[in-house]
Amino acid sequence: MVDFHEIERKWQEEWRKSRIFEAEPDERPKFFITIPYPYLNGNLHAGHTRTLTIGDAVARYMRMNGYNVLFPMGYHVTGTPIIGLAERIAKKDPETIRVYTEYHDVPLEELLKLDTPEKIVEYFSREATKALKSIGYSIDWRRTFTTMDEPYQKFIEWQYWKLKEKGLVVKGSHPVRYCPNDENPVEDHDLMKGENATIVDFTVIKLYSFEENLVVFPCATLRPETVFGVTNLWVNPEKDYVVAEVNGEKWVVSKEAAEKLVHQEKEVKIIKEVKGKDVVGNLVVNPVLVAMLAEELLEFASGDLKKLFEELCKIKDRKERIAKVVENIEFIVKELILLFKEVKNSTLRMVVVPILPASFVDTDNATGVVMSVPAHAPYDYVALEELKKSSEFKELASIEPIVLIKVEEYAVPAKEISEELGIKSQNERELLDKATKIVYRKEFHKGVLLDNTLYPGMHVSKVKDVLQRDLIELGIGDIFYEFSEKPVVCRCGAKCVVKIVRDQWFLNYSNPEWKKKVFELLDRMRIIPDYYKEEFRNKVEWLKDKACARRKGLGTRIPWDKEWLIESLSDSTIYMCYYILAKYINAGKLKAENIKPELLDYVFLGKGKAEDVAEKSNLSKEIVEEIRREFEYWYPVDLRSSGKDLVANHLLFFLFHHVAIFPPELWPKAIAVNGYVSLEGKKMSKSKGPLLTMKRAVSEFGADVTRMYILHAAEYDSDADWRRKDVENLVAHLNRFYALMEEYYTKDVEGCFLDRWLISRMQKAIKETRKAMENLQTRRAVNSAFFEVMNDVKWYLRRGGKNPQIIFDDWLKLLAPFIPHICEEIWHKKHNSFVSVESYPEYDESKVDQVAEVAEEYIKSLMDDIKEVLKFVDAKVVYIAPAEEWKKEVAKVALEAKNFKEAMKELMKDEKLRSMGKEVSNFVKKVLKEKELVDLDERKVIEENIEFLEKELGVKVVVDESKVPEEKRKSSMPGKPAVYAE
RNA sequence: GCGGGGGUUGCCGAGCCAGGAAAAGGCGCAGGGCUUAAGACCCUGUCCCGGAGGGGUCCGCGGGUUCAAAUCCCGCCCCCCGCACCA
Repeated sequence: MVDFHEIERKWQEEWRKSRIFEAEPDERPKFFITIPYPYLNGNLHAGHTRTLTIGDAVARYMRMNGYNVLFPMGYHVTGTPIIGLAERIAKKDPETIRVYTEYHDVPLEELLKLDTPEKIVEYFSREATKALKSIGYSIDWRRTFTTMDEPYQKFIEWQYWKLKEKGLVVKGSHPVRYCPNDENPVEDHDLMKGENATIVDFTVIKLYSFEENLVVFPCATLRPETVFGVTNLWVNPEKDYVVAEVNGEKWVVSKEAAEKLVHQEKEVKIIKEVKGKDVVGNLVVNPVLVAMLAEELLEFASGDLKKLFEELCKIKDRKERIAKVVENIEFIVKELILLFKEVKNSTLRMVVVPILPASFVDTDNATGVVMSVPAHAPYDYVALEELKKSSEFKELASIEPIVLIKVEEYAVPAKEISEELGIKSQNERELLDKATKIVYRKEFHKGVLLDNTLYPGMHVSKVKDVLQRDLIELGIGDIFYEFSEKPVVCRCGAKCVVKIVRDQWFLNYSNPEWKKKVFELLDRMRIIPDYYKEEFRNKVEWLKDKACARRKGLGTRIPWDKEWLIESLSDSTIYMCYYILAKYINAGKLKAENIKPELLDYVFLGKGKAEDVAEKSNLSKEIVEEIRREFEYWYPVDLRSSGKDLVANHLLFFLFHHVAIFPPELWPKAIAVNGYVSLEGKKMSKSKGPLLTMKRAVSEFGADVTRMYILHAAEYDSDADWRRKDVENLVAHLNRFYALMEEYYTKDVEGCFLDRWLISRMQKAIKETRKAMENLQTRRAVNSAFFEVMNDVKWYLRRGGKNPQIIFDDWLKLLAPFIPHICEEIWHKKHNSFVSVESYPEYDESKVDQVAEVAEEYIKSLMDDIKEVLKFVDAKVVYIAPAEEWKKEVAKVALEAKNFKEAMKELMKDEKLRSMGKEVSNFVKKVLKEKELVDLDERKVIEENIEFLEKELGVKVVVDESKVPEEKRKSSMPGKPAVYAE
């Protein structure tokens, strides 16, 4: 057993001393690779290890291919989790202590000291650096930083001023999860219950009643289009409601809703408390339908009301007509209700509807007042049917459903589906939910709005946003934010609510101009694997404005509004260019006070004159110019390699901000995405465990083992599984590799006929490995560079080869990006240079010896054939007869064709051959793959290897046509001699 | 629901875009070798049948195209991931 740890430490130290990974601009082509900096609320783990190791392998590969490679690393610390962690450690939260001692491997006494964010950052950045060094990444350590560094904050400020100037940071408000008890927004980890709850926006539609003055019944719905089919309202008769003044209007809502509204930018003054049943029986007017049905209503109106309706009828635009109704709402409501009491005809019944009791109404959901649309909502239909049977509400409930959506299969969907499922009562919740789902699905995807709506012909899937906006514009709509799941409970035990945060700063990602540029960038950049390009396009499409300001957390303040901190994903978008500054900052050549906007304008955007900038920032002209030159040399980013979890957020912002700040020639060139790492099949979790830290993996198995395992465990976005057993297996593999190298590497070459074969095989491995690396397929690369070559070497030795070392130099170089320490150690047994900066092996066609390869294949397949025969015959001698000459001639003819397809096409014209398509294809494929086969002197090859065959097979082997019976000889083919055993 | 990715022989997992070998590789299992022995290592086998290198069946399900389908086309079923302001 070799002590890999010692080797690893040794070469890490040598690399450091020789500074081979410190990147300075020079005349070589450059390659700038970046990995998203890790967030330091814990130790680096196997997930980081995967992304970083892929990055390092690529960095090393490109370096060996003659590129000047810059591979830097920083640390992300802004945001709230570190603060939360510090608080929990200070409180000695037992779960936190368990996870951090057990999984993050922080010694208890150390952990307890980490009671402030600063100490946490200090500790974990030190640990991270140790871990990254111990695994041997080729990072330029002079460029590291954390996002709380003062110069970094200057850089972020500059960036936000730029965005502001371009109008890309705008003000707005948005809903957040909020704890009324703590008076604070609630983070995920501060939740006791309801982690999966999302915030949904109910459309509130106002229907109006009248007593003394106007009373608003704000109905909450997720389907605003159903306002055209309202037949009544529902309230829960047993629950508490309030009459309250809400932003100057008199509203009736549930007691819970009144409390929630306070957080949603509403001024709420409670006038009185009532029970649901107190408002049952009230009549309300649906202003939307009043407008829609103005012509018919005109017939029944008289006096001023008639005049008003005459005016309404003149307005052809339905939306304008609604506006007119709203303008006169109080008068209309009052009059229509009076009219309704006298004339109960079907038209009036549609615009003046009763409030009815329903037990299914949840007063803790939105306003607690809902519209009833029996044609399209099974709950409504069933509840109404029930009421029709009760004596008390028979009269009021005798209502016909109003259909407003056309779907293929149903006339009155809610009715038909409820009947199909045999639902009798509104208490059959499970069935009703099922029915609702069916109706919703059908209508949402295939439903089209009918003529009795504002948008006839529009698809239901499109209408929600449009209508919500219209209703709000008209003053009869509103939004009520509610959780999708309940309850949502804060750690403090209080129920969370949705709160609207006002005057928040937003990144205006919905800006079409901005998006257009991102699409341009996507078109020209490489995304690996390629199907993620489509994914990215969809996400760009979907991205809306993002709140980029916070009240709480670590970070940089918004420079023009210091109340706010810049949100932590929003300060991590173009920081790759900061690595250029970081080198000067760490060297003491650049200080926070030097970093003026003018300097950054000059360095990053080429604006201004060096002299002016130098004076302004109190630096020498030379250094200003040097930084600018260095930036120009390294930028743009050539590859950003990342875990797939960052696709829908960070990587997207990375693209958006680059196109916003930089000219097209500085836009990133490529993004690569990789999958997660699980632990013995279990998902890892930073905050709950299980977790394997990078440090532990390396100290237990070694850097090279860890690297190679993780590179080989999975490809692209598929997930890798860390299995101890497999890792231990790999340790054994690498030990064997090392032993093999030690045995042969420095030995003299004796010369052996098989050498050409081994060298030829090596060329294939080089070609394969290079191809895999160009596509960032590390699994494939490791497979061909290590396992396949290893198998060839084994075969070579088994065949009696004496000089495997003839390929060892190439082999070491081939493997250096993956297992650099072991390669370096062995390499130095013969060389004084670093293999890490040697040239990567080139595929050399002239070294490919197809004849030698075909001959080996021939021997292998002959062995298989003989073994197959020996399975059935207990023989002492095997006679072999190569195919007759004329058969070779036929094969040659087949070979005239350019390729397999051509050959097959030609041959398949023959009726007879067609019936044997499979056999023919097999043969042609074989011959084409190994063209040399037809020219192979089979007799000679066998005779040269007779000793080997006899040893392997344990029988005597003789090439003698005369001993092979005629019927056996018939079946021989070039490459497949007849065999006879006796 | 929308969007993206999948379903391969005991398991993991290549192959699919560019149709052509029961289908790479690994794990597991079985036999043999090496060993005092175990482990490691090296061979061999691992869908079914077969006393001659052969035959049969096979890649989620059902159709189709073709001399030939895991691969192409159509329909269906199932699984994973994202849907946000959180890193």
